[in-house]
Amino acid sequence: MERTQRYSRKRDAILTALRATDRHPSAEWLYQNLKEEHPDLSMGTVYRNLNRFRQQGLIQSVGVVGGQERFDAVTSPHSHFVCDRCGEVRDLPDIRLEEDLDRTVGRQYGLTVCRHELTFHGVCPICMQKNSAEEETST
Amino acid sequence: MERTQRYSRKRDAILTALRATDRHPSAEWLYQNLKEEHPDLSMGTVYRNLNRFRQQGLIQSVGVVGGQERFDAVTSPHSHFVCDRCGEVRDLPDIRLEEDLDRTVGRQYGLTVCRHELTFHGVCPICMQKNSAEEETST
DNA sequence: ATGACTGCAAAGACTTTGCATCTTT
DNA sequence: AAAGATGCAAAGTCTTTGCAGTCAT
Repeated sequence: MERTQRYSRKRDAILTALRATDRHPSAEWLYQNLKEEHPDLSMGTVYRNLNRFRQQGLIQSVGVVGGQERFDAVTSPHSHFVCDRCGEVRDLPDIRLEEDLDRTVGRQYGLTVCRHELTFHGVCPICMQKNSAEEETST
Repeated sequence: MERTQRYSRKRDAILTALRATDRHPSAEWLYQNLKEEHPDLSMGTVYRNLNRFRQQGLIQSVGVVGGQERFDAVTSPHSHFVCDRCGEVRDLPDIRLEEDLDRTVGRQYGLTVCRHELTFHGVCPICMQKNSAEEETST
């Protein structure tokens, strides 16, 4: 028999929070942000539910940034930009590669390709500005 | 005054090992493989040198697979395939995107883009075979 | 009432780091 | 001899997990 899932206020809040932001949160960020409304929330619950959502295909991992795994409630294919200074992750919805690149690559190399991740790295405008501000100071 | 770097047998061995393989090793893998020839090697040294190589631009991180960071001594742009079953990482040297995609994306979104990572995910042939073997068994 | 879900805290896994010792120059 | 590099072990960070209590059905 399948283990049935019950409603849970915390789980609901976690998923809602994930869907309401485009920050690609870490477990820690979700915990801190939900703590206010759910003072007795625990990290264990956040992690347990994140893993559940992932298994259910409700969320995707965007990878590990600065040691913390980051999650995305948008599971349709799109690219990301990661600021290597502050760790911000943002969507680049319009950068998509050929529709059947996965299939092509799979055939070309004899692999079973399910998906791909395209991630750009660099410095976001905010960190860029901080940069020039510091230069001015040090002059 | 700049801190000068001295020669070190262990460091040399670590970098050589990284360059001699296409497995995109983790710290643990390097440690285990160098242990034979350098019995007194320690994980601290492996990690310290990996971080140094990265800062010097001698190696790149390929990301975290199964909780462990994986490294690549080939720093010229190329794509990767990750087997989500066994964690194998292999190079896909011929999959390259447009030369100035980074610049284009940077301009389009007002970001300073340094590089991008294109990583395919799926199942490698070996794990695929194990899969069908299990199916036969369970029949 | 049953069994799923959670909080708490302990444990796990990976990585970093302080300090005494050993190496390189 | 001076200063960098290492081994060892402790500490740090992020994540998972066991268990007893709580909550949804």
